[in-house]
Amino acid sequence: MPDAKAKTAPTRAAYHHGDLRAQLISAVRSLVETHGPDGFSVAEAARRAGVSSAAPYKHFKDRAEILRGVCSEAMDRLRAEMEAGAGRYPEGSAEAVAAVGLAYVTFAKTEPGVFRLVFGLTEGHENAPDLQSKGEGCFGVVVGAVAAHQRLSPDDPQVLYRAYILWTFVHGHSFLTIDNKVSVASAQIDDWSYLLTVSRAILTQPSAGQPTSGAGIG
Amino acid sequence: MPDAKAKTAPTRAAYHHGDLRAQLISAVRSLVETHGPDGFSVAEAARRAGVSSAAPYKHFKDRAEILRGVCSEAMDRLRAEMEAGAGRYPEGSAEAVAAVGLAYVTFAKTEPGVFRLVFGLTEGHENAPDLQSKGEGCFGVVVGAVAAHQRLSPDDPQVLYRAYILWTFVHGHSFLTIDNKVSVASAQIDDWSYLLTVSRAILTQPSAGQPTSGAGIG
DNA sequence: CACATATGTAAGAATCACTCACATTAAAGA
DNA sequence: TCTTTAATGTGAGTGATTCTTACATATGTG
Repeated sequence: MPDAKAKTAPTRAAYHHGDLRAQLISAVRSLVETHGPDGFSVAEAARRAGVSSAAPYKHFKDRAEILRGVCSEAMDRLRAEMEAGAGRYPEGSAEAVAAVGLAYVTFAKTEPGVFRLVFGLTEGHENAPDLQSKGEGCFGVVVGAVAAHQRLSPDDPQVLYRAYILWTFVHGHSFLTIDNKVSVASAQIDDWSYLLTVSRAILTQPSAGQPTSGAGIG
Repeated sequence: MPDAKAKTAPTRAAYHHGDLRAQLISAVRSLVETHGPDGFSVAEAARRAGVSSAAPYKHFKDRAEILRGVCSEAMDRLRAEMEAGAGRYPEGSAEAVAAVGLAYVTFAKTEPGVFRLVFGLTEGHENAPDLQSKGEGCFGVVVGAVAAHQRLSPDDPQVLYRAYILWTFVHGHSFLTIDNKVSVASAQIDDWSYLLTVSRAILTQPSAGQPTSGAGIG
């Protein structure tokens, strides 16, 4: 076996544990999912990765930095799924816009703990420019889909405004769904038809939501 | 001083500390506001109330139960402000509906930490029927305003559906606002005109959001 | 092969949630 | 009024947690 010491050997590497960083993030993700965003401990994550409780601090400065790592990884996945959703329908169609929203809601339903972590907590997110830019990237997917539908530039205020309304809407629906607040409305919502209906309404409303006297967009 | 031992003396009572329960909730509320929903400790709250670190456990079973107490108190205030908002405009007007939303958003902006606690965490909320019912009470305010506007019964599916859409919007907008995500949309949103515009759109849309073939409301 | 660097461990300090035995007070009955 | 009882608070202690420090071990480069 000439490649016994392959530098990038992914699994069961040497003694120095392959790459702990990724394994820790994975462990924390699973912990956040099962025990909630707050019910996770660095010690338990280390235990699951089979290392001492001091090892994580060689890769992360902080408990908060681990969380930020999980957020970052999750936002990458979220964006990928939003883009995949849009790509499943003709560019510029209302379906493409709704599909972006469906990806968002589906992510929230699939990984509610991580979703809450990403959008609920603000522990150490202030000083995290990469998270900020990844958030903007996700929003950019919405903007892109809306711009394609309206045949306008992504910088157009109308596009940004409608995209924001859509985002607001999808975000709120996601939260209320995973909090089981939907049942409160005694409504059984089918996500796809719901999102499609609302997307169409927002996209086609005459000069939808154009706020009075330019107060809306600065 | 004949009333030196007045039974209901609210302030600076005896040695048994007046009523610790309320004071603890207040201390926790302030801690949650300044240090975030997770950055609070029972010990610190006890310290602020001037009691030993074991005292809180005479009033609350759990750390989670303290949080639930804060949530409960906060939801009472939220509902009161939503009702006050609606009462500021003629019953049945779109302004009344928007005012309910504005109260919601204002609450989130005024007490972002508590807002996140109420709607973000799910630590021990499952087994909290009182919180559940208080949440339904808040939604009921929205439903009431919408029903008045539509001149329909609060049980009407159309009313519930529109109320849910409105709630979704306002909830999402609140979260994105306190997370500073609004700036991402390069939008400077004036809450009142935004809410009024969106409320009018949702309230007046022909058969707004009536989902295809009854899939929306069960 | 030496040596700098990355990565791990072990032990410990400080804090926290929570418990238990005990002290003090308020309220209710004899 | 005196005694009893339940409510409320304290002090000390347990086990777990985060994070630090000093030290051990592996990797790769000259």
